[in-house]
Amino acid sequence: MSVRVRFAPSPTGYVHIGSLRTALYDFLYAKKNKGQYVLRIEDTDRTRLVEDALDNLLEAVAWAGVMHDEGPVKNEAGEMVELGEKGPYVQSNRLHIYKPYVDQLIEQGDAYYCFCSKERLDAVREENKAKGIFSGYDGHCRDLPLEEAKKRVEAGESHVVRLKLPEDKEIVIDDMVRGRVVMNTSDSDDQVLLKADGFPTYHMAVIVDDHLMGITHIIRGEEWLPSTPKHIVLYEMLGWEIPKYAHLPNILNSEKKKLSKRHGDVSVEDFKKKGYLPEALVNFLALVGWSPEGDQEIMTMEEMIEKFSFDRVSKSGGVFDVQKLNWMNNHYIKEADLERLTDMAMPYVVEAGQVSEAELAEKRAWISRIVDLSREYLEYMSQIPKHVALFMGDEVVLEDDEAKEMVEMDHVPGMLNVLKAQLAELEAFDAASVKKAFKATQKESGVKGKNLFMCTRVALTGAVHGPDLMEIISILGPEGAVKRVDFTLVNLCK
RNA sequence: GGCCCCUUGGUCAAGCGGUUAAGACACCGCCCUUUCACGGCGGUAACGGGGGUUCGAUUCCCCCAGGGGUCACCA
Repeated sequence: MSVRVRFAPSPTGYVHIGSLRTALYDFLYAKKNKGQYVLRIEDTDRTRLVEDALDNLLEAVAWAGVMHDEGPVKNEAGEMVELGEKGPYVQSNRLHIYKPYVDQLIEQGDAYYCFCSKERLDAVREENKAKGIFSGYDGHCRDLPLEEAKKRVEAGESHVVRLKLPEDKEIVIDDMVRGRVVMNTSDSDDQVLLKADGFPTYHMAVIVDDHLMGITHIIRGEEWLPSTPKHIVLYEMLGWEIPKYAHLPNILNSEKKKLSKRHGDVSVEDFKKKGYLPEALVNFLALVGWSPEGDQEIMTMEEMIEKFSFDRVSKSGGVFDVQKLNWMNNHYIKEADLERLTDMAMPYVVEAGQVSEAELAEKRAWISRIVDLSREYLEYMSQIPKHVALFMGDEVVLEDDEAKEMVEMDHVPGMLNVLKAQLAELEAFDAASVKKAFKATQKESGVKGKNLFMCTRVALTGAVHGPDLMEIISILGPEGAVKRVDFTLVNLCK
């Protein structure tokens, strides 16, 4: 039977980095096994509906290159349509599907109506908590005669439907990453399957949908492990085949806690906005929790598909190390197509006010040169304005004391004047030509090495660090370079 | 607190009874570069603790400790 996996997020308005990794593993596993990867939207919680969340989610996964074979997509006209034969893929459009199964469970005696009020439930929970015992539902309505319960339902009394969990039954989960995990039903309570508003809970909906959609492998975060026994019990009650499970370790922050919105960037959108390349983010994410055989770390999606297996997914949580992400993103930036990088850079320089909307076309080539020159240093594209700033204006601001010392050395004014003259004689102003001017300056002034290059660097940029000097001068151009030299001569030299 | 999961350098991680315990990021040196980087080379740094099993445990078993997850009419 062919492998069918699903990624089933609830539309919260942003895509957590951990969700992306789950989606990625789904995708890799499906592709590796020539199966299908389906996207299903779990939006049964009406109180948490978020505007545009689905659009946003689709955009994020498309950006990351983790595309589903079935599920909602946008067509060319921008309308929401669905791929695949097993839809609808949005749970709120499947409401009519769940009810018959809930009824079946009730008739079988595997589920029951519950009329307990929220207040009673809270009170019971409080009381149990105080006693320090398991704080689940106390089974108050569990043994109401079905006929009586039905009458109350017909009379319009508010109710939910609960799973009648078998008592003290051992449930064995054969997990693809954790191996054999044994739990007992007595550690869970009678889960609500159908809410008072008629919507199914997650637990009911997943079971029905996964079965109806022919899902063979359930890949999800480890936070689901404790509720898996309930799911297995439901499969058994309904007489359905139990899928294989893979519970993934969490992605942690530097405090080893589950990565959360409160601690910096956690959503795919955050990283996209900062100017990370999707292939870098995905490559990095794949490696938090999984490692391929051998020590290759930089991989294309195709290579990851080729190498992926759950045998090599780790059981323990992994810290999300931004430093390593940055290193990897820089690696991809160095290899990326310059036009693509320039496209990415433009919005940031516009936002920084370095280029106006009107000069977009005119300044593009200039920005492109700066991007190319700076890519060795760029960790992510939103850092580009910092590098563009180096080329803005005719004044020089000293970065630190080290720079001050450099530019105040006695030989600097003389040397700078010679360089100015040499630059003026140049016919071309590319980096190689500029280098010639330096050679000539060295000969004429007798200044060389650090005293020549570093001092000039500071005189032109105010900093002791930065990209290749020849290129800087070339991009500055004859006029720009001379203006800065003059400024330094007048204002900064001794 | 109950239940479950996890535990190799600062971080990601290889390892699946016998290894000088890989590799990567970060950090520190050196080399290259008449500047700055890139790059190359090298270095510091780890099996949570205690019992077993075994000729031999990082690897297998048990206990402890620590960390995490979960206990909703949220997913």
